[in-house]
Amino acid sequence: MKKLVSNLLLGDCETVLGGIKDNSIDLIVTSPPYTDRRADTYGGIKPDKYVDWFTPKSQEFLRVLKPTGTFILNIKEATQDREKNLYVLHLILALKEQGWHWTEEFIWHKKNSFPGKWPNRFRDAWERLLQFNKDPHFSMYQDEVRIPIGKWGDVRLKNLSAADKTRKTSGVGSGFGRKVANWANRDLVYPTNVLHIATETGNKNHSAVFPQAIPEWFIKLFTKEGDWVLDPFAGSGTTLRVAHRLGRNSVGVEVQRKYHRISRNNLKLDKAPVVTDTICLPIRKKGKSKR
Amino acid sequence: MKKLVSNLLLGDCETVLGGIKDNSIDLIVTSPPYTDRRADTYGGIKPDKYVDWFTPKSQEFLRVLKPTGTFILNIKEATQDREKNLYVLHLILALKEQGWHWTEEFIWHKKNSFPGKWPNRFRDAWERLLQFNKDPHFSMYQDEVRIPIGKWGDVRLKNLSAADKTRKTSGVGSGFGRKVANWANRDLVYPTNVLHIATETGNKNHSAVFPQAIPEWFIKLFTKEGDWVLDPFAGSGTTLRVAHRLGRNSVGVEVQRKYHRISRNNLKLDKAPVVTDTICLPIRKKGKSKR
DNA sequence: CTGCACTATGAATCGCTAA
DNA sequence: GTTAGCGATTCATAGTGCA
Repeated sequence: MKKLVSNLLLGDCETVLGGIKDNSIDLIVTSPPYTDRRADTYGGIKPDKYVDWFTPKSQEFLRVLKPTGTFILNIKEATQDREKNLYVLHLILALKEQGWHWTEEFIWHKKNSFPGKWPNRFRDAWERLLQFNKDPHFSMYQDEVRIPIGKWGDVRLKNLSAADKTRKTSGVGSGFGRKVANWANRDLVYPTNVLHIATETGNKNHSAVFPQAIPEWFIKLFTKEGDWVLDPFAGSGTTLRVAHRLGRNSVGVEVQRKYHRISRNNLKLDKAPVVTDTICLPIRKKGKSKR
Repeated sequence: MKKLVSNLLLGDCETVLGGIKDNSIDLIVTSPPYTDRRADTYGGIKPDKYVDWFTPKSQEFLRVLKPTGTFILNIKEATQDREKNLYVLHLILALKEQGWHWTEEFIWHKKNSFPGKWPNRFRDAWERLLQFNKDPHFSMYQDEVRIPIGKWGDVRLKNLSAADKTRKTSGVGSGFGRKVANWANRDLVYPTNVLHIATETGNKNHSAVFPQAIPEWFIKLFTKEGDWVLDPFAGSGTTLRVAHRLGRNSVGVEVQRKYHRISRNNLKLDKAPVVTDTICLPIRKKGKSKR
């Protein structure tokens, strides 16, 4: 097995990614700073400036991503003056304009979102996981994320009725037919586009934690071992750590020195090679260990 | 208790609603035809025409809705050429332009989503439930939709959707209230903005049914007894039936004679007063029983 | 009336083929 | 070149019938 590389770069991804060759990344998975909310830790981009702030960066993402690659963007609009901001909608339209294909919107349902309410709304228990591609024909390894079948399956596969053994055609004219026998004796099935993942609580290192399960799911789904994963807003390095654990090479970019240092320390604990303050082409087979 | 009214009008809501006074409706909850789909039963509006088709209608919704009222729109963009259509995003922007406030987006997680797997995507298991308001200070009765603490993710939808589906032997309408009474001694908590509700299978009357649990949840949340509920795309009349069962007045508009007739028959079974082919001001205290 | 077994079907999507 | 039609694929839930 080839040696894995975890590159961690300090700086703004808009400029730092300039050192990476075209078409070299298999998956970009990231959770950028949203507007205002975390003004204390990040700059806090104003909603009406968000698209202008983001698109030069996504232009670089488009350049470094392989044609078969995927870009996953975790984002949710903030509420301001009791109303939802529109910048995420404008961002999707701008990315489409930039040449991205909007192929899917996964929902991250935050399972352990605890009950609570405000005068005019309930607890927010979901976020968007937007999928963009350079080309509608991208790589996808669906078998890697299969889940156990529902309990109903136990009964079904024992007693297959006559109707289950023959293919039947739907009456609504959709051309849909079914043959239950096809999935008898199956214990794993394909998931849906709703991800039920709990938030990880108690992380004090970074203000907006991405639970490990999110990058893990997408890394398994869209890359194979040895592929390259990029997180241009690396934060405390969750994506890089998961990538390394799953046998993928990775590049992280973080603009804040504090989080960059935390990520570097975490990666050292994981015994992942770290290249900091150095632009390292991900297509190179080995990363330098310079600090 | 005052006599309840269920008005069912035949025609295009864009014109039919002209007979309703300004600021007279407390809640609009509806699921309009999406683009292209169901072209055999509905017209099938082309994606690039959708906003132009919808906004004259929503202009009327804006007029008839009370300042404290709410508009809930169930919609989802289709996939075309391996990519998501943008018309829902354009529609949200157009409604904002029209003067609506976009206050929330609930997610309807369809527990039993349509089966299937494709080379580039999984099953689609969610739809949007967009909330719009005339004024950010709207009426909301949050206590009415509280759920028992604990396994709320599963139990809630079970009980909500079971409301009218207990065997015919049980009295219609008593199901949910009785269950709430049973929970009285337990701790009730507020739900989140993710609704876990199964689609209702086996409905042969309409190709795209709204499960009863959806209008039920919003009617309880945004109206009180005696208030007025409007469904401008009434379909087989699910919203009206639920409104009547919960003690709310309602107005439904349906453009297709076939579904209009089905709704009327259903409402007669419920012993709800029905006014068809007649414009009836919802602020009137009684509806005529003319056919 | 309850419980269990079995049946029916749902706002789906992709890719190929025929026209 | 463009579009319309059709086959293939697939999971979970509610309703019905019967013991």
